[in-house]
Amino acid sequence: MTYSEENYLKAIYHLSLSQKQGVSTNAIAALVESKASSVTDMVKKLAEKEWVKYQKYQGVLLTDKGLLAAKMIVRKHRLWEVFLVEKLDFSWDEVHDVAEELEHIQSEKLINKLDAFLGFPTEDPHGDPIPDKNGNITKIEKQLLSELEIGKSGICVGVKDSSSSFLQYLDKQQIALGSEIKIVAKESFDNSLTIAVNTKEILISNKIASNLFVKSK
Amino acid sequence: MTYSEENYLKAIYHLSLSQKQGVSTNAIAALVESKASSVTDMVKKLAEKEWVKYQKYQGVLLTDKGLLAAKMIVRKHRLWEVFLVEKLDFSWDEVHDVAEELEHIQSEKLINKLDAFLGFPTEDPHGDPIPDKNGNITKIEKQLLSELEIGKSGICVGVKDSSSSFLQYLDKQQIALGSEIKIVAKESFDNSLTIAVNTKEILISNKIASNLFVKSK
DNA sequence: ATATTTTTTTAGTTTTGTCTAAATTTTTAT
DNA sequence: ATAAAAATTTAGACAAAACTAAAAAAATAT
Repeated sequence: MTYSEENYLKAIYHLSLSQKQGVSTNAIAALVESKASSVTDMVKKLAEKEWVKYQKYQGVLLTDKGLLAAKMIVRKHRLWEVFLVEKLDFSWDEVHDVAEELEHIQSEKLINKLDAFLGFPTEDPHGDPIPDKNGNITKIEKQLLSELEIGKSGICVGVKDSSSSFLQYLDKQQIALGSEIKIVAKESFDNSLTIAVNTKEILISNKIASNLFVKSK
Repeated sequence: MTYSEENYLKAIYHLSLSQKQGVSTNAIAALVESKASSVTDMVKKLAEKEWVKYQKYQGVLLTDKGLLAAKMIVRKHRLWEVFLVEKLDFSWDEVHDVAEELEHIQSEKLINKLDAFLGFPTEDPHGDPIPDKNGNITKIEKQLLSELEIGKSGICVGVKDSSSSFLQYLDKQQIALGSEIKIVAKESFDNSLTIAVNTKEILISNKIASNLFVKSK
C-alpha cells in the first residue's frame, strides 16, 4: 500500500467512526487536504483492491480487510506518539506531525517490538485508544467534561480536539491526563464552567469543556 | 527534498567516499537500483537545486550543501540502526531495511532527541561512524583483518560488507564488535587464515578477513 | 589512428497522484 | 413538484519518477 493510499484509508476510518453510512468524498477531501475529484479517483483504486466498498454518489465504506489495515495505521501512529512523549520527551502538542510520518514505516516486527518496548500501552498521549496487534480496541469509558454534573469530579482521560493550540491551553492551565477536575459551577447563559483543578478554581468556556474527556469518580 | 532525491544523494555520497573524481551515472544506477537514464534525469534536477555539480559525461560531485544533506541522511540511518539494536533488540543483520525507511523521516528535533536518548553514539551496529548534528565524523582508526600480521591481535570494530548473509556468518562464528581476534596462521596458497576467537581456533577465507575491520592492539 | 565497445544522454512513454472545469446526480427549498 | 443549490463524478491535463530504445560521446583495443 502506498503512502497516499494509507492516508486515505486512515481518513475514511476516522470519518466512519462517527457515522454508520458511507463516508462522503467531500469529507475525505477535507481530511486529506485534496479535492473531491482526487478522492473519487483514489477511492476507485481502493475499491479495486478491496480495501473499501464504493458506489457512485453513495460514499465509501471500509471492508473488513480495509478496517483492519486502517486500525494498523492508527496503531502505528499512536504507538509512535507514546514513544515520542515517553522516551524522547516530546510534549503532547508536538507529536502529531512526526507520528504522521512514522505511521507509514512498513515493518510489523518493528511495531510489535516498539509496542513491547513501551510496555503495551493502551492509550496514546491524548487518551485515544491504541489497537492491539489484532486490531482489538479496548474501549475507555469516558464522558465530556461538559456533561458532568455540578459538584461531581472526574479524572481527565483524554481530549476530543488534539490541536496544538488546545493542548497548549491545557498545559497553561496545568490540566493533563490524570488531573482531577471538579465542577464547581455552571453559568447557564453561555454554559461556561467554574472548575477546580490542582487546588485552584478556574473559569473555562463550554467549548473547552466539550473537548475534554473525563472518567467520573 | 523528496524520498527519491534523498536516496540519490545518499548513493552519491557513499560512492564519492571511495573516489575523488565525479561519480558515474552507472555506479549510481547500480546503487539505487534504477537505470542510467533515470539517473541522468534525477542528477539534472539535483544540480538545479545545487545539491550536486554535474557536467555531461563527467560524473557528479556533491556541493558543500549536498554533502551536509547527505551526511544528515546517513546520520539518521545510523542512529535509527542503533535504536533498533540497542532498544528494540533487533540483531545487526535485520536493521538495514527498516533504517532505510526511517532515515527519511523529516524532523531535526526528532533526530537530535533520539541522538540524546541513545547517549550520542559515535558508531552504528556495524562499526560505521555516525556524523554529529553538524556533520562532523570522528574517524575510527581501523584496518582490515586481512592486513594484520601473523601473531598479532586486534579488536573487531566494524564490517566492510554489512549484508545479512555476512553478518549471520559472523554471528554463527560468534564474532561480534568488540571480539578479540588473533591471527594464528596464514595459508599463502589462498590467503585463508587461522584465527583465534573466544578461545577457539577457526579457519576463515580471505574474503571474510577482507570484510572485517579490526583495531590492532 | 581508427574501429569497436562501453558509457552516457536524449527522446518519447508510462504510472501515480494530483488538479481544473464541465457535466451529472442528489439534496434542499420553495 | 419543480427549481435552485450542493455534492459528486467525468474528462482532460500536468508533474514526478521511472522506463525502453536510439543517438552520441568517451574509453579501449588492435
